[in-house]
Amino acid sequence: MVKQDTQREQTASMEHYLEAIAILSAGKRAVRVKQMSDLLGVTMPSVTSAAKKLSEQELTEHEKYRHIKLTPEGARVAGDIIHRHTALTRFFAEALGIDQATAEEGACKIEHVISPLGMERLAKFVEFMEACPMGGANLPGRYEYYLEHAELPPDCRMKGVKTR
Amino acid sequence: MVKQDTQREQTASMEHYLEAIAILSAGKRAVRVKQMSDLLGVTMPSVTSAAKKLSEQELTEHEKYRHIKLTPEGARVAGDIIHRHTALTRFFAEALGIDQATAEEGACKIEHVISPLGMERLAKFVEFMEACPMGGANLPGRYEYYLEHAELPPDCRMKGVKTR
DNA sequence: CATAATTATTAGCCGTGTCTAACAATCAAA
DNA sequence: TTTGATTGTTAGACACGGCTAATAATTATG
Repeated sequence: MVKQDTQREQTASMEHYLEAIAILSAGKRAVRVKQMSDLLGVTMPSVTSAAKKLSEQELTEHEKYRHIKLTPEGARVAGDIIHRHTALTRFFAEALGIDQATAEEGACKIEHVISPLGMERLAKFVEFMEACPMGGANLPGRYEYYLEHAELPPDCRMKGVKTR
Repeated sequence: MVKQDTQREQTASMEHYLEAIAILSAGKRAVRVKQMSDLLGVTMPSVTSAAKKLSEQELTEHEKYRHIKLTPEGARVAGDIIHRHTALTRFFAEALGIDQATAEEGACKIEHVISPLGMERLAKFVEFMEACPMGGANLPGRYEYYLEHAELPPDCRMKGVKTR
């Protein structure tokens, strides 16, 4: 059973298109070129050409003048991208205290360049922050205090809490 | 006093070149095209052409067949990039527990796409983590425990530490 | 159902950033 | 100081990903 190197690495651009298809096809079955061009802020020809490339890689199917849809493989890849997007957005919003919209924006840029390891660790970090009742649930709160007052919050100055 | 929009936004590529010049000229005065092509893993013509573009923007000076150097403005821009690089590397290494080399690699990708706000917050976050004796100095430790054991460390299960 | 409005495609251009091949300058060493 | 090795530049090709203009298919409507 030869495991061939499928060599399916995408450019940031192609990932972006793939993601858009996944997002727009949530619910509906049909993704129109127009919808994509509107969402992504590019022209329709750009979408057409991206769809062509993705279809050559069998990540999408696109009948001419008709709608675009993901193949199972395409859905898998897109799912992965969206997963990155979500985790990054959470990190920016929940850990760094950046507003949702700006957090999304940031995630959009970084989701295409971050390494698998970086991604995994970042996700785990957010998880940890939220799960740990001490460093966790309150860390964002304390961090916000720090952001606002430019000094450590009172409870951080508390002594005697040994942690190892 | 009219503040004109200097419109000096660089592409990831150009930032990368700029950064390399700054790094290589630390100490020495001369940066050779060869050094840059070696460091960046591109061919010499690529460096020449980048240098030309940067010189047109007055970020570098490049006498033909001679060395390349930063203008004061170029040094400023490069400094900013390096600053981003450093902060990101610290975040990956110190907060996420990624080894130095891999952390650098990750930083290299992200430093060119992260927003000023994201950058600022991230830097503050690292600062905070290190400064706060509770959530701080020990958070990385607890996080590492979490990474290794896939569950919260003992001291995170401690109750009664109110933080607000 | 004919035609207007909308949506999609094709063709072709452009800027960026890379490369190779060929040539030119500089440097080092005999 | 001449010449070979090294370094640097120029010219030209190419992939990518965007755009506009022209054309074609689809859809909506009167």
